[in-house]
Amino acid sequence: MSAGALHDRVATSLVRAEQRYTAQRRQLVELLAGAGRPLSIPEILGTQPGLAQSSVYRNLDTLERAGAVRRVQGADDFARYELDEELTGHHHHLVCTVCRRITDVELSARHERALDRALEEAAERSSFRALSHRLDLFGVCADCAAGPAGPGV
Amino acid sequence: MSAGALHDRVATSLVRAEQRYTAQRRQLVELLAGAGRPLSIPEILGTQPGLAQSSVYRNLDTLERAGAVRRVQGADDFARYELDEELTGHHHHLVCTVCRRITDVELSARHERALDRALEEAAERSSFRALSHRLDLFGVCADCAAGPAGPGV
DNA sequence: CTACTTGCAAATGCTTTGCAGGAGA
DNA sequence: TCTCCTGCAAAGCATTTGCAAGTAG
Repeated sequence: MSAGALHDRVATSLVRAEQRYTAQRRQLVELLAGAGRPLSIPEILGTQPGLAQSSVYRNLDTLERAGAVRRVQGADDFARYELDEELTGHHHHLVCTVCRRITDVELSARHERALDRALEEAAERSSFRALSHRLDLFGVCADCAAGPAGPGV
Repeated sequence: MSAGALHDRVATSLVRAEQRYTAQRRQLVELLAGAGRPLSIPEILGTQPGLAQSSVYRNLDTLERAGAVRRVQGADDFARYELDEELTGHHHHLVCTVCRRITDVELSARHERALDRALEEAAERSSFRALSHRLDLFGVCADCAAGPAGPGV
């Protein structure tokens, strides 16, 4: 998706939620779009000096309520944020238990269909109305397997 | 698994970790075994009056390090604990976004195999050494769909 | 006996909130 | 101009930790 189209769609979401698309919110959306993986608040503050921590929390929360951003839980105490799947496409996560980094990964269409069928079966058996799913792989990423660099943020 | 066999296996895990199997730890293990779903600390403290909160946190942590208990993250801020899959069998979770309750669910062997193949493909493509996975369904449980009861703990 | 456990209370650290000034429409 | 947004500082809250007394082995 082009940057223009991305901003248009986020802007629409915000308007629906009666919120403004301010410079800082644009900045956050572009950062998340460029990262291609979920970012933690410390990571965001580290690359964008000058942002107030509370404003980042508040704006990510606003963007989440508007449906443009999603909050994901990794292997540590930090929340991470990524663009909503409607903007990035459906994907899953590789969570490195060494450096705590989360990487996006997509399944082939065939495997994703198989997964959906499995989930339908499970939900139906429990009379559960499923709205979304989360599939994470925990392990060691290529970087950490190659050389011990220690955990980052 | 019988209660005796369960305690034997937990005891072995604790011995390996050079920890003792005290009365409170037995109590926690039996509670988790009887619940059949992950429990939060508030839930545990609610049903077991007299336990010190800090001791519950510490003992669940000890049991987790020993490999007898697993900590899982739901849809709210509370951590939940369940017996390790080695004791309960591999399973996944239905997370109700209304009452926050987590329910265990198993996939059929066929679907579980399909899932494993999909994960292998994804891990290999990213040179990721996968150690475990987490598959959660988010939605509304049967109880909450039937009648609005409001979120519990 | 010696080391691990427990309970209480205080501390920790991510996240949220109150408030006063600034900016979008 | 009116409402929303921002930054700073202070507060919230689940979780962790220090310490002294209790207990397993």
